Amino acid sequence: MTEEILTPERILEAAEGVLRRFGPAKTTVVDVARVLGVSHGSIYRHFSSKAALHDAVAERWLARKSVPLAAIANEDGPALERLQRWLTLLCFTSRKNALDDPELFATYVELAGEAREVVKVHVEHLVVQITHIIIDGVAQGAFASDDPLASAWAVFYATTRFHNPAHVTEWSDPDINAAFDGVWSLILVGLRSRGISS
Amino acid sequence: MTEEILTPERILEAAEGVLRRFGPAKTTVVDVARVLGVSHGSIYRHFSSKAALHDAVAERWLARKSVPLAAIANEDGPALERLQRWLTLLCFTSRKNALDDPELFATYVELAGEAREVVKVHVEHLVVQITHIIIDGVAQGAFASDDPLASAWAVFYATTRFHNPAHVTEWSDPDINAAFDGVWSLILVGLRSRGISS
DNA sequence: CAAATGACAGATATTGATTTTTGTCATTTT
DNA sequence: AAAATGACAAAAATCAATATCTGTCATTTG
Repeated sequence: MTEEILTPERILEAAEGVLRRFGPAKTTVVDVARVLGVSHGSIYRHFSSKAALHDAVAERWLARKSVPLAAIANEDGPALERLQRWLTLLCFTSRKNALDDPELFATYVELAGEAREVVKVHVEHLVVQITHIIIDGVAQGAFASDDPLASAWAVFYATTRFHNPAHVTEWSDPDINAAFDGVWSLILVGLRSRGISS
Repeated sequence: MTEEILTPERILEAAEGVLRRFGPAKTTVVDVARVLGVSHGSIYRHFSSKAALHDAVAERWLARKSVPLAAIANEDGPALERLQRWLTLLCFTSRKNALDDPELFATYVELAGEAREVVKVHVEHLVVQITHIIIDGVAQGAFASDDPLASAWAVFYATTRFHNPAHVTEWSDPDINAAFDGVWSLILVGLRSRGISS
């Protein structure tokens, strides 16, 4: 049973469990090895460093977060409604995770903070998803944009306060939903019409 | 000469100097007292705690930052151009301060981080300034908004990434200006037309 | 011989003893 | 008597000794 061969996948599973229990500060490579019943040296056969292991855990987490968003991006309904649903899901799930289990959220945020490159790629994936929706919207005549990728970045940045964990302390504000709606309505109108230079 | 009476103003001046030199972590009340040539007990006659002193320094700093913005808000030219100038100034000066003297900027950000209530009031002042510009814009027929205060908050939040010090690490991105322009153009169009519900 | 081990050196973290700082207040100064 | 002082207790920071952890690699295991 426990005699399965040691794979990166099994190590990641164990590492994630230990990290969730103890947090990144208190988790050692030896702890992870102990859970797996191997020596810590064996882990270095699969991950070049503790940081690389943490990066891989962060990557798994971000990839999981991305799945339901990608589903919306790949639908083919009306783009405007999909964009609203996509942004709402992104912001709402971030907030829900943060408020439901603050310690676990802090753990993942800490891992992500160390894994800058992984986060950068994740963000780029998210923006590509927005870009797809905007392209669909332009095709449908719902949006006007001569540069969907630039528009996607603008939408992502404009909603930063609502999905970036740096703003987690603001998410318990009872007016947060009204604040999001205000920004969403700005985006909505901004995307519908072609931008006019000032 | 140095025999002037001890006022809150003189204490703040000295405290700011010491804080700028050594940073909040290394600055003690005794240090500030030494600069003024008084005992540290005297400082507690004017400020109830070290935190209160730090708060007051942060307040001074924020008030100074606010002056040129208030000037734009109180002009009476075309609102759209003023809003653009106001937002650009806010974001540009934040970034300039951060990049020109990162340590000093970090000091002020640290002070502000401890002085949450002071920052809250400052932000409310800024949003009132935006509200004034939007009200002017509505009167001029340049903007459509049935709730200028809510619109002001939306504009402030949509530009968070460009003025909130939590994002200081992103400000050295060479594409930051293009990113800001993208968000500005979303805001611009969003404010011109009355929002249409999704 | 591929996979795993565990002893090891250098780096990092923990601990608890010591020093410094904060904030108070009875006393002194002007 | 209003302002300032400085001795003091409690809280917080520092520091150095100690322990733990990371990452390597020569050796062992299956």
